[in-house]
Amino acid sequence: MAPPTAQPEKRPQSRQAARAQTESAILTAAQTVFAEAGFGGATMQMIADLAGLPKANLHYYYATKEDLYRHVVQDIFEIWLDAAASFDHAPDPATGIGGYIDAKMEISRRHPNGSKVWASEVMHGAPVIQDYLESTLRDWTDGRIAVIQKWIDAGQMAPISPRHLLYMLWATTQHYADFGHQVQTLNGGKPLSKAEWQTAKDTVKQIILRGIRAA
Amino acid sequence: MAPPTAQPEKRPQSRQAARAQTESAILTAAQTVFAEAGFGGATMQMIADLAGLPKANLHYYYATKEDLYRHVVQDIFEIWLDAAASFDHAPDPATGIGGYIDAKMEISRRHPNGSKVWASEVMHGAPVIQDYLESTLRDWTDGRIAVIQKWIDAGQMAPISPRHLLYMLWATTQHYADFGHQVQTLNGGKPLSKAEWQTAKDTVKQIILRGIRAA
DNA sequence: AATTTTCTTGACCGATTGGTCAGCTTGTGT
DNA sequence: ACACAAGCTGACCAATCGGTCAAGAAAATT
Repeated sequence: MAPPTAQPEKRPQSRQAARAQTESAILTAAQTVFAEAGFGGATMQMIADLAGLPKANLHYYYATKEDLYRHVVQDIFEIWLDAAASFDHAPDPATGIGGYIDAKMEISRRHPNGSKVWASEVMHGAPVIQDYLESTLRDWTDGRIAVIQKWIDAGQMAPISPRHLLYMLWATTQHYADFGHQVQTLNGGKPLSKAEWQTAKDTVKQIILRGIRAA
Repeated sequence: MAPPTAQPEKRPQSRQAARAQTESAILTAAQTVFAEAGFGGATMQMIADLAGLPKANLHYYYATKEDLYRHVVQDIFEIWLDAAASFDHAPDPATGIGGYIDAKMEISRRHPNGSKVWASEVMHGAPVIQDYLESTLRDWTDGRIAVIQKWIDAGQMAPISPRHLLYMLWATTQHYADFGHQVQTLNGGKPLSKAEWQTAKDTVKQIILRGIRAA
């Protein structure tokens, strides 16, 4: 599954800092393994090896595999929600939605494994974070729909369905993480270069912003 | 995992027809279980139960779990490629791409489990169908890029990146299958009605077709 | 009717998994 | 220095998994 990545950094340090560091190493390794193998395909041994720890040690910090998985998913969810900052307080659709696309594309580029774990979780019926979908995500979505609707009512953009516009934004931006392997294969097997990422961003923004602007 | 669905239809029939029927029942059950649990989370026993057959019988038709999985993925891949029919021989972008969106949205509606299995496979690095990505899918993609480029050169649409436009089309249409659970949750827990599906289709088509039309 | 082939199945097996635990080491407070 | 708590780990276990197999049932062929 790859060589261990954890650089123990054997310095004397406070117990609290060491704990936080170990937990973080476990979460990072778990995110990678869950993304590559799925929840069912991942094993605690794989995660332990990648984190450079004995398996029994994982169970000292996280009682069960499901407990560890839940923490990974929740971490992603928070990153995911934070991307909305540029969405609010925007004077117009081009700024707000354009900024949101930039933010979400950047997350796809920097946290592809997190995005994959989230996608996997939802695809399998969200057994772990169903309550988040029904509370936090629903509220978040309703709020953004209201913002978009306000723009529409003010004549700043075309009268399309705000809800399905949001779905399009999620789908297009997360595609570059979730289907990153496919994108890379169709890119000659090489990861997207910086310029190619920029082209992706620009294309997505151009099509969507032109697609929603007032007639 | 749900009650068995296989209706044996105990009629005297040719051996060949019975075999085809059994294989189809297994594939359908497998598609559902793989979509719901992932490859690692799925068990042959789950598939057998859903198909209404003893587990040992599955191994008579499909030697291994991986063999069965491969057949499921290949079936989806073919349906997936067939959706391109309306893409070719189209006189203009609106007809060709609009028709492609319709076809792919219809697949998401009718074969959500297939789409999920495909997504899962790609997300985990395409361990089984990597060769398809590198041959069939790459050729298919290059061909469609050429068509789009031709439209651009003829001034029939805006000069955007054909490749990333394709990614957008895949992402937006497959989102309604792969993230169907999330869409349903945000729809008050109820599946999209016929009218809501139509709104989804119309919104996707409107935004993209307006987004790519010649300035 | 006899025989061969295809299909079906319960019982079984080695391997792997998530999780446990007793005992050890290391750090902390007094 | 001492005692206690926190952190760590190899060895182990019950449960489950994919897959096998021998023996029988059902159909096709002769």
